[in-house]
Amino acid sequence: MPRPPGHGPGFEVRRQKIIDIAASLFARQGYAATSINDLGRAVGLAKGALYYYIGSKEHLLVEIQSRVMGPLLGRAREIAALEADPLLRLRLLSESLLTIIFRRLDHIWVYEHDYRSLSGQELETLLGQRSDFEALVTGLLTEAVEQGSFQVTELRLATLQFLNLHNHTYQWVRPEGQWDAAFLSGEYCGTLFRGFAAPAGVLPDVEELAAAFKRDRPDLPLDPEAQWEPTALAS
Amino acid sequence: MPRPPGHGPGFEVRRQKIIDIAASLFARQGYAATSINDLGRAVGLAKGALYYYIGSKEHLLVEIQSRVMGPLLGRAREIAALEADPLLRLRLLSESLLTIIFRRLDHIWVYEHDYRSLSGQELETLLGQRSDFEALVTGLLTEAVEQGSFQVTELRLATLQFLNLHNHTYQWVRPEGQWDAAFLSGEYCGTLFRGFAAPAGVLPDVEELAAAFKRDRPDLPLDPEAQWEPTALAS
Amino acid sequence: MPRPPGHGPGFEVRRQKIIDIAASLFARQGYAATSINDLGRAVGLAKGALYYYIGSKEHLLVEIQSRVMGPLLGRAREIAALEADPLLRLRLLSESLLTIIFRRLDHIWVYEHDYRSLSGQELETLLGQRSDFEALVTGLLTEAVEQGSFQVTELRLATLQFLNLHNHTYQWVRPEGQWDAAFLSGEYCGTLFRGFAAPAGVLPDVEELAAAFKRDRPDLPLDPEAQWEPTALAS
Amino acid sequence: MPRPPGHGPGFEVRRQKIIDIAASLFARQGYAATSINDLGRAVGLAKGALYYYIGSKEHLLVEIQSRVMGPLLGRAREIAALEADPLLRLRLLSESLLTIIFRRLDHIWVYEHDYRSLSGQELETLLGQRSDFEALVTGLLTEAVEQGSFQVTELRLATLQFLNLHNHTYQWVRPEGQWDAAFLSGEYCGTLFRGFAAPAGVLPDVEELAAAFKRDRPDLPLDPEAQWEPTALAS
DNA sequence: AATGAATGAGACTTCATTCAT
DNA sequence: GATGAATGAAGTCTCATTCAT
Repeated sequence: MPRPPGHGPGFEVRRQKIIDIAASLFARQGYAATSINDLGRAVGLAKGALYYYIGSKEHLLVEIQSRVMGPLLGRAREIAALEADPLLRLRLLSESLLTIIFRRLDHIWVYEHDYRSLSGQELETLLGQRSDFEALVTGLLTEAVEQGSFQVTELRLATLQFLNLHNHTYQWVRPEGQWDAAFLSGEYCGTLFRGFAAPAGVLPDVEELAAAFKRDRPDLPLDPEAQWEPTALAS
Repeated sequence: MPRPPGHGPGFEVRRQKIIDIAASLFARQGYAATSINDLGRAVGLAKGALYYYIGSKEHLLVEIQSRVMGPLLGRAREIAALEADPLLRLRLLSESLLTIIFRRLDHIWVYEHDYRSLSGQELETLLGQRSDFEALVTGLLTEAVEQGSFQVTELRLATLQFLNLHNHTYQWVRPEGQWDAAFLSGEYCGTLFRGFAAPAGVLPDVEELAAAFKRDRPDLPLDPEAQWEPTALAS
Repeated sequence: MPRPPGHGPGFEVRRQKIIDIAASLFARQGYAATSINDLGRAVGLAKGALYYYIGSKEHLLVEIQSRVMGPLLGRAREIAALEADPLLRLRLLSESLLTIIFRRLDHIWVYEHDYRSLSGQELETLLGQRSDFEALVTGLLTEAVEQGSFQVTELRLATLQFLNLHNHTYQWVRPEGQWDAAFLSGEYCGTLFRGFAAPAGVLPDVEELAAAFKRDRPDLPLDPEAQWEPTALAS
Repeated sequence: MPRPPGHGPGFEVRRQKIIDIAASLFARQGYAATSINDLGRAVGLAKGALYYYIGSKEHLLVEIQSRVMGPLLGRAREIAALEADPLLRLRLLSESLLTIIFRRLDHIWVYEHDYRSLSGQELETLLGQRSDFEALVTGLLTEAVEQGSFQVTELRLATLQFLNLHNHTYQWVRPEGQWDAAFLSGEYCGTLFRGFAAPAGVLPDVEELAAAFKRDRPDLPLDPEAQWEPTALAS
């Protein structure tokens, strides 16, 4: 979305500031619930002037999304391309991801919640980037399996576990809290790597216990919506 | 929210069907982006008749949320109260949670994405329920630590890892896919339980490698937004 | 608005009760702000049944209006036709009017506030009745002037004073209060009759004082919206 | 209800014009029966632009009410505070009240008919102003009684008579008619002041005649809804 | 006699966007 | 660069009325 030529030197600076504020508002109230008026008030600019900078409301969304995905994907590619133990590269990639979640928490909120407000073309680009990032993770996990560090059978599922653990963090993390991105990355990778390593005999066999439970206690189904003890209801 | 007295026998049936459809639309397009007209078209009912059943748009949201949280919390409390190994109970609770995610995927979408659209009282109730569920998980993890099964230092963080792993599943899971709730639960708990058990020496010391990397490669900062090699930019 | 033949014996009784309740609701909340649902709830009948009795919402208004105007006009004509001192007849007519205001306070509220909601034909009937009532008052005042009891110059204005004094009563009167219709009628007629009798020299000449005031105090105009002391604003 | 900062010079002018037109429409059709669309058509502005000026429909009502009550109460207080015969002050206050009724007839219609449509806070303010105005009248009447000009026993009732006589005027007055506010004020005050002066023996004793009538003519009850000659109805 | 269900017009209000100045 | 004013579509919700049962 090229701007007409002949912008003053402050144009881009101010534009970035507006996107910052928009991200913060969208994160707090949601994209749909934030009006251009709200944004104008927060920026200190009338509606007309706002449009001079932003083009359209949806365009703001695009900018916010790419602010996150652009740098992240760039750095992730660099990390994945390093010549190093895949476990280290996963660990670095994890910290990279968490770092941007910490730094751009409001962007991530918008990214996660309102990407469906995007139109066809923009949405495709975004989904492509997501998919590229996933592929990087899968690649590293594959290398780890091949070198014997991990013993996972379903690579796709391992990837998803990695992503679940990291991507849901934005829901509760507080950047000024007690934990920083490096610490969290260490913890997450610790859990995942030990979990994926799967040395025999570490656990009592929970799976067997679970199977037994389901067999022996039909009165307490795991499905939260199932009826309890249907026999008691028979007349 | 009781309806005025005197409703025909089909009322509740149809009402439930409308909520079903609403959940599906909200999940696909988002709560804010779905209009009552959309819903009417999907249900095959004029606007007026819709309101006869639903009361208000926000009330639909409440119903959808409580359809998920009510049964889940009820079953989770039963499971947590069982006399059994805390690991087993965690495993059962995990499957219970995943079961409802599979069954009510669209409800979960709405639940995760649009709870911010709730008004004060309803929002408080919902957040209270979330918090109750978290407390159950923390309790079980505590028991597991006390009996020596886990060696986690930060219980709060362990809880959050459990929740991250499960709760983000709705983002990609497909109920009719190759994996079911029981399998996923086994995998998740496998990873987590082995990860939390933390037997010494399982991993090469990734943390040390990471620390070394950060020291030796300042040209490749983990922060995706950091500038590369700033010296090269100096004029 | 004839009802279809073949109504049970209770029909008219119930119909009257519904109109009673409607009048009470309309008076309290206003005609436009009272829904048929409200009425149904107050009556204890579903909407469908309500329409069986009332025909339409506007028809309720007509019934309420005619309940007031019919009897009042009838009685007023009888009183005006009596062979008696016109002052006595005015006094009796006054009490008659106040009696119905006390008894049917809610009907009067509706009558005074919502007659504009009537359609053409009904509205004309109503205005005709109002005008008939006014003519009776004017007639009696004329007789009083002719027999020398009153010394009013503008008969029309005397009529309007009579009506103002009585008709505005509904705005503040409370039927269960300390005053009843007979007492109020005595007071009103006392004031009016003494006022209309106009014996010379009863008052200091207030009109002269008022004229002097207007002349001498241009800085305090009686018009509430006029500017104060315009000279002070001159530059 | 301050508008966001930065309105052009024409804003307030146009806003006042819109309120003028709204008052005229509300007076003619009633507040509830006048839609924002109606207003837009009358003003020559689309709905959206209307809201740019008015804030809300109810806010229009508030503005209309305060346009009347603000100036009136201000001027009334000044008049009541004058050092002058209380009869003169009553006469001036009367003319002041009638002047605004003449000038702002449509505002008065709205004021008298639709104040019930106001919400809690605004309604309280309005009722408070009404009550303040009444208190001024009562105060002047009290002074008149104390100096021997009036012989009323019920001050509250005298106040209400004053208000009835004046406030109901809006129902029939036509500003461009033969009478102006000053004339009407003279007539009203003439009637009231002579009526309240109550010199003995001015009237034949109408009250005695009325009592006799009620005693002697049970067949012609003053209650318009009473049955005639109930004996004839006995079976 | 009565009901629950359905309709569709219309109510108030918000909002992204445009444009003359 | 910036503003205030204007638009018109669309949103949520209410309501008088009808009708099959």
